[in-house]
Amino acid sequence: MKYTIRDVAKKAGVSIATVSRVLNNKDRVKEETRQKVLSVIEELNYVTNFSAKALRKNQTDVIGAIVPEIANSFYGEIIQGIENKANEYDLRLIVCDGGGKLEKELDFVRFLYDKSISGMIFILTSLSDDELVKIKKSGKPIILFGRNMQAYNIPSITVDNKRGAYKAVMHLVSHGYKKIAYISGDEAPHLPDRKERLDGYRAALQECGYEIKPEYIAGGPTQTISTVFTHLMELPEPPDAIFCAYDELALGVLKTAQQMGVKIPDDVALVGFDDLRICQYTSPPLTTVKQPTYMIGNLCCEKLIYTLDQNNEVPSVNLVIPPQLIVRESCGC
Amino acid sequence: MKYTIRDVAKKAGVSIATVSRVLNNKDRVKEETRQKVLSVIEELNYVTNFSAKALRKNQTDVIGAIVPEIANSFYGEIIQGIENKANEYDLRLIVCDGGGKLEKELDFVRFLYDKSISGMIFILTSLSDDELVKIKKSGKPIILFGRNMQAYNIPSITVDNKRGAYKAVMHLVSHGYKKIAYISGDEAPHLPDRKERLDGYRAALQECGYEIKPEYIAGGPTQTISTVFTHLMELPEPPDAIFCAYDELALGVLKTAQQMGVKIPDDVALVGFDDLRICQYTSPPLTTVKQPTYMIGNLCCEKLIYTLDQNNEVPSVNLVIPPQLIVRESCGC
DNA sequence: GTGAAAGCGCTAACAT
DNA sequence: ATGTTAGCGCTTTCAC
Repeated sequence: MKYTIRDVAKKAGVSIATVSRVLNNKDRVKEETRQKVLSVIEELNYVTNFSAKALRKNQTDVIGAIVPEIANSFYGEIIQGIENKANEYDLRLIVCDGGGKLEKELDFVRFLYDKSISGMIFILTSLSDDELVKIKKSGKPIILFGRNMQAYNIPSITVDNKRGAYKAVMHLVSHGYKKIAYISGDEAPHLPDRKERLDGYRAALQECGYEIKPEYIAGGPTQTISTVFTHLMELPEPPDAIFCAYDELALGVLKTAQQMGVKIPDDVALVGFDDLRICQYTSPPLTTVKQPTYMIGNLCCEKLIYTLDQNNEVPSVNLVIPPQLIVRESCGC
Repeated sequence: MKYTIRDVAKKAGVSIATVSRVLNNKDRVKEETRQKVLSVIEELNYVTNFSAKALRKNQTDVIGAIVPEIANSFYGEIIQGIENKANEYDLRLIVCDGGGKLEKELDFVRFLYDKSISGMIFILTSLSDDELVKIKKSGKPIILFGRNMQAYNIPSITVDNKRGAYKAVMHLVSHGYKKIAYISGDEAPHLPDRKERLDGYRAALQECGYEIKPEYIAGGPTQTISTVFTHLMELPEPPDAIFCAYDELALGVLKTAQQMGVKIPDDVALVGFDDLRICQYTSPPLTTVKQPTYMIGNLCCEKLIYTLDQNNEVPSVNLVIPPQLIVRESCGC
């Protein structure tokens, strides 16, 4: 049985307006009537119809988040951060697994965004700046993680990739490594991560007066990790350390190295980027630059809620999060 | 600018009823008018207001799913399976991270379920049978994973835990291991997994005529994995193989063993249960019993959608999924 | 094949 | 302090 506000009103002997009042406790209601209404609500087990409420108020308590891959714990942790924060504010979260496909993301935006959701969070989206601006213009607040959109007046959060890479390489240098290679993996043209991390790598070497050898910068989009790694180790002067643009690359290197009988960190040191959960369990455990995923999710959601509250009239700044070097054993330090 | 069906009607020179007709293409509309309306919709960039639609039709196109921990890739993969399937049917998914806490789950049920969602999926819920039955009675379809609720007429999906454990232990036995221990980890009183896996372990040993030694069945709720493992290895007759009730336990054993200088699989073989993503990256890679997470998510969602379509008039059966032994290196076979 | 009109359940003026 | 009422945008009879 589904009761409406009308049923409650009749049974409590008041008008529906009064019921609505106690439900939303905005206007004041006589304590006596309030109690009466409350008891009837309890008795009938009445629950508000949120579609009706949403229609009337023209806003819902649902937000959306698009991630490239939910099953990846990196994104799972971000989602968790978003969801937990959303719950604090009685907001619900619709998740969208973009699968890294632009078309799928666009579908979500079309189907979901114009729907009754209050706002949306984009995690490492494939959408172009233009598309994002268009969405933003369509009215509802959006938050981005992974791209600085301050120039477009869209609030965003980024991790200081350059600094993270710099720290990683510096750590290697300070422990005596002199021939440090960089594996970049596949490119994501719309995302600045790779480039920034490469910049950090370069900056560190430069600062130390080390030569930046082109043959030490490896890993195009089409090559497998094992080819890249093998190639690197077969160089006349193989590197004594490798910095990978992201952990999955490092994981691949770890595996290949093991198969080839190359010892890590004894033969080559290895450092990754992201700090996936797996990193603590590999052998050796992987030294890496941590992106604080849960916190990132939290912050994205907080920013969105803030924008929601402020009715979108907020200066849209980019928040940059400092990365943290997690030293484990793969760097041999 | 937000246009309504009314705007479209006016601009197209038809009634709102007609617009609704072409929108839902149920009743037939003259091809000419349909085209006209369609073009106006396109031109105005009209999108339906889903709150209104939901209110009117008294049903939404969103479903909910409760999992213990989104950030865990095991659940992440299930969520992904649910989400992907839902999208095929133009359904959206609200995720709820229960954090393993009963109270939080209950909150979701209260806050979410009675709301405008069409149905709900419970993944390894902490809710009691009674609570589940009550929810089911309240009208909307629910699906369970991890507990057989057929007796209560609630459709559910389970993995054949006993058979999985049996397979794992049998594999160990067939490769010559004779002293096989079982680590059960913390108990989840409402979930039958642990018990079933223990049963499988027992059944296998029994079938082989091996003695079931109480001291080989280890791991209460309060002990850390390292204590349990150490204790096991200090037994007058330490086991030559360990079967863990779930992968995280095995991961812990792996770590402890490494710290203690115990070689796996040379000193003790190790087998887990679940097949977390991490398992392929550990060293040695972990032999384990796979629960097909993505498929589980898919099936849960499919079952829910089916129930939705059939208006809940379906015999509620339990579907049991056969587990699969994934042989890697930790068992030394 | 198309239009008019009656609500779905709720909130928010506006009355009283 | 409480009641009356007008919609929010849509689907769906029921006429024509």
